Amino acid sequence: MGTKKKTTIKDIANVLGLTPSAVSKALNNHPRISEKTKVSVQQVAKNLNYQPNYLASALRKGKSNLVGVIIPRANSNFFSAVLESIENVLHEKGYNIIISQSYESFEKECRNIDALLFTQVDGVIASLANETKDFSFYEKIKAKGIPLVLFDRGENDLGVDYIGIDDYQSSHMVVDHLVSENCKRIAHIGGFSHTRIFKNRIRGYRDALEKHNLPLDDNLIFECKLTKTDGRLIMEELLHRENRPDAVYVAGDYAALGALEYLKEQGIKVPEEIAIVGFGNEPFTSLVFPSITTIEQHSTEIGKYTAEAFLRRIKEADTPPVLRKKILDPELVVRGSSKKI
Amino acid sequence: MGTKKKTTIKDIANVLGLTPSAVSKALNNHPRISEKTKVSVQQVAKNLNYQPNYLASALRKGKSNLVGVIIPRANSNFFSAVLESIENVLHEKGYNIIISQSYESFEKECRNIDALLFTQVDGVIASLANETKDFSFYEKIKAKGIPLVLFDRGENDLGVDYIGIDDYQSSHMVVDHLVSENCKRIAHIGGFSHTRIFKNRIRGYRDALEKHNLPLDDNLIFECKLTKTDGRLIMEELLHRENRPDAVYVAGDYAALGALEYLKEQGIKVPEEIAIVGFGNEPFTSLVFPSITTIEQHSTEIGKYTAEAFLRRIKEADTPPVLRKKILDPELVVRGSSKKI
DNA sequence: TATTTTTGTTCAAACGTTGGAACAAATATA
DNA sequence: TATATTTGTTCCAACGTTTGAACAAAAATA
Repeated sequence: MGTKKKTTIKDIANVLGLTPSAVSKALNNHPRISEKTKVSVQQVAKNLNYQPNYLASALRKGKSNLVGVIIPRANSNFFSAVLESIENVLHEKGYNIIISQSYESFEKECRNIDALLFTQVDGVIASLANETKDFSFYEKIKAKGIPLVLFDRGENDLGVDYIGIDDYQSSHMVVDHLVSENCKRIAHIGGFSHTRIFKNRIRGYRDALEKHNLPLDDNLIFECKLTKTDGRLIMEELLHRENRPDAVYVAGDYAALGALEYLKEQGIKVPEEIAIVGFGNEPFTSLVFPSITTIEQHSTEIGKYTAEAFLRRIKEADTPPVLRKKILDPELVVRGSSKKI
Repeated sequence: MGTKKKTTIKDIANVLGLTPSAVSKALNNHPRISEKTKVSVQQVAKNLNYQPNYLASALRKGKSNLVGVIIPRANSNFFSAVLESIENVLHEKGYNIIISQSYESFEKECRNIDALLFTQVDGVIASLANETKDFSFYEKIKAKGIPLVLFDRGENDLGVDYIGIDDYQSSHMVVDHLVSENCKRIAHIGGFSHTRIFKNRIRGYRDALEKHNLPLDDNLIFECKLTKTDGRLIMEELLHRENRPDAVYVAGDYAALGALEYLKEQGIKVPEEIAIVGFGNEPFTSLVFPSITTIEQHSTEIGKYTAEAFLRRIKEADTPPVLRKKILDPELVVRGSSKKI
């Protein structure tokens, strides 16, 4: 075997008595190259097992065909489904994807951005870490002049493309459903309101209660990180109140699970005594008993639209930017944890 | 703003009246460059917001500092944990990671390899798709002369580095435990035996039964894809037998969950009538009722060792290859689904 | 037949960085 | 003082590809 020497267009050129530039043009289907030459170049390329050097072409062309995707974590049904969908669209167009995870840490998010920019990605697609409150990283990306598209976590006023679901409406759907199940006193365990999506869920919850002429009690609203433990602890707190709720709308499935577990341990009947609704349609929501009513976020579509928004940005690189926001309709998946009737 | 022009080492050179090559050397801490020059170059680089162009340096140096990681899917606790661990080690050493998912499809796996090689990765780390039976892709990577390290799925005779857990021993631990809980008739729902890890689990199961002088009944061994549905269906099949098992060792947590669900639906008491043990320690195993006894695979350590094996391969690129295999000890996590006593 | 257009190719420079050779100046050794 | 060594820098070619300009030959038009 010996040392593997990669074949380059120069080698092909030598075999055929052409110049590298002719070979390059033949391979790129340049109109001024004859059919005959193109065919023979293809032939020789195959014979010599030619693999184009993307680094060289990327350097020359000033684009890497690499897209950076930053998500809080891949180990989540929602994000991995969005990812798969983004991949499908972008691979089709010849892009490769660098996934990086922020693990919900603002610091890691920043480091990831640096790494991606260093790698000369042609653009960034991101869903923000919970911790992220300021958008300074956005300036960096803007300074490079490459597109940025946000999804789910990251609705903003910065004029950045955004794809997500209608969180406000989600809350309405949940409350409407619970009211139709005869619930009168509905608590809300939400995420931190500095994040748009959670703010919208809280707002939707308030407005929906009002719509149904239910009294609004600020003591029934909680903000937390929505971990399983958070769900447990807040549920415990709620159970110690005099005036217990008869339903809890939890803005995340993991927290909903924690709440459910605690209720079961305490011998509270779900949904008869207290109904539970989660958010996100994580797979385990259908596995536990009772199965958890939740909101489906249409991850595949979000991924598809996100990738498409990105592609459009690339295409119109130097036309005046048009802001693209796409807000999808959520879907309520009714399961055992809320069916009183 | 206008068109963003990236600053290059040439710009820095101009400012200081130096040559680009001096700047490059200063930035790379070349011993022959004076401290004074280095300091001023750093200064100007900072002022001009210089970002090195990795493409150019990668092209010149013939290495991209990119590592391709191929996993069946990121949406799995095990793989995402391994991934995080690999990331931690490799980021430290200046590598970036391109994650690609095979979604258990052999075809996708091959396409991913092509994409990664095209992107000029410096090496590949992989865990194989269930479907993968032939190792032809391996030849491609070998032909490029870059290292390949496999983990979990991919034990082989090809002389490729491999990190995994001792599946044979895992089965022994499971059977030992079940026997100590007074189980006499233990069934096994396994993966396909063309995959090493599953073959080893089956072998371990057989040998362990023999060790305990329990009769071996081939009708109690099943091979499947280990989905939740597979678990249900096989459990159903088992329940219709005259001679029911009193324990089922399932080689995957999802299938174990399916089996458990079916048993609960049929009013069979777990673990009293039939005990269940899974494999993988997926988070939901501790969430369901009864919680599922399972095998912990030490994902963090697997990731760490895998990354380290990769780094060593890179370092010793042209010394005669030494095969590295690391087999970690599994850990049995005993939970409700198997505690009869 | 003279002129323009088209076709197929070569030429040369560029993308940004790197690293060995060359070289002058400063310093050390004989 | 003559020579050898060290230090700090410049020079230049290279990595593999792309692209516009240039050019000769062939084909089309006048």
